[in-house]
Amino acid sequence: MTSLTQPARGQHTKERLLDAAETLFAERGIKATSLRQITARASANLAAVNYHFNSKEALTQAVFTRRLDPLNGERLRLLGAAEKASGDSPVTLETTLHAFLDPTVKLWTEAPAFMLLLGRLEFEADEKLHGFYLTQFEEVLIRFKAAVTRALPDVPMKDLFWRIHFLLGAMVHAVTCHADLEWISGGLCQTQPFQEMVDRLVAFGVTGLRATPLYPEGNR
Amino acid sequence: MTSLTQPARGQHTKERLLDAAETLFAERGIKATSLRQITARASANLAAVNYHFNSKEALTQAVFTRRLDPLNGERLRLLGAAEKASGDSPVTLETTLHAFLDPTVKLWTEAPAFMLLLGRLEFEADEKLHGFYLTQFEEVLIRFKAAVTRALPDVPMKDLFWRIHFLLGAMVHAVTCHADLEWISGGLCQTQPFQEMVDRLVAFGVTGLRATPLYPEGNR
DNA sequence: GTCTATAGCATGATAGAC
DNA sequence: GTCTATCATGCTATAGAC
Repeated sequence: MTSLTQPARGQHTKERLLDAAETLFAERGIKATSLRQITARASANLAAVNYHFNSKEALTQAVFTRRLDPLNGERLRLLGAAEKASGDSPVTLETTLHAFLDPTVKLWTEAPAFMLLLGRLEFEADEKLHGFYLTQFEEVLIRFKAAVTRALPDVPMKDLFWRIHFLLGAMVHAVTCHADLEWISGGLCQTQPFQEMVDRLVAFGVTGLRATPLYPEGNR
Repeated sequence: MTSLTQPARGQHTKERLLDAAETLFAERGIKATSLRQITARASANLAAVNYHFNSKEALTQAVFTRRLDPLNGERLRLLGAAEKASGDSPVTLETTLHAFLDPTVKLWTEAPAFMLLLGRLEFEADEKLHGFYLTQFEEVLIRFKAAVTRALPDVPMKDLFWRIHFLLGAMVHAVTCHADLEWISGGLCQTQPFQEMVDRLVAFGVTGLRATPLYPEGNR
């Protein structure tokens, strides 16, 4: 098994370019990374990017699909399995959150640079890339939306969306800003190993999602 | 009162440059914004940036201090007033969170572009700017850390830090990614006016921070 | 204080030899 | 598939007229 974040000698140039681009995009941003930096890190020639991908934009999209396809596939597979196992009764909120988070943690362990890049994407992406990114999550959104709604039938949809939005923010922030946590806590909290963070995230999310609605009508 | 986000004729060139830089930095990132774009938007000459600020880097720092000084000053003032008012008993968690969030919302209303920029900063900043940014929050961190600890004496520090970290993530995400919320909710949730979002954020935060500790020992 | 003009450099992309 | 060489463009920063 070769490393997923650092270029290795044996890999094909195309793979090495993807690895190098992923790492550099995560470290310094997409626009701020030049093709020269990418090809240098991949031990490839400057012209290789345009030979293998035609453009920097196409390389960027390839960096994302390579990881997002398996990630979202696994999320849907886990949720589907849980739904099958629970029969007519709804899947619990904890199981649903884990179906979403566990594949994330797996990817996080295997390719930490990519998770960082995902966190950055909201700001890095131009209109085109952002649209492409949203379509990658379309099915996941529909399926998990339905599952959470079924797990929490008494919480109005509007409250749920707000809370899910906050929870996603907590997740993204946790992934991208470990350094800040360590700074804030004066070193007391560590983000390695990941499992503790995930446990805490799930607990935080379950508590937040389960709270009684803020406005009685639920649709202020 | 002139607009705080769009260049106006009457303002001095230096102010117009700050306004233009703030807006463009928020929209497309610091590194991705050129001096040509800034001076064009400010209706100023390309050389004006280097005349008034010496460099793009100094202009960037000025964009931040202009907003952060009053913001953090007001946060400290509100917390100090609440502590004075409550005498020997600790300030409640709600009051503490509001002392932090209310000035944020005020700034958000007056200069939405800057809040967006703040959310981006984690990824935009190089080592130098990031260090500068952290020092701007040093006193706020100390004071609010102490206030939250006093408000929740039974929650272990470690749990508190984790939860505050998650809550900060929810805040930043809420500020920066309205479009995503509207997309996820299919238009059901709107981030305007801000007050509803703040109410929900505080409720979400209070619930999350108050939860019983995840690990009995509190220091797994 | 504001302008034009330009130096000096890095970028994305391509042409064409091997 | 990989290389060198190069083009056109855009960048920050500066010099010097007004």
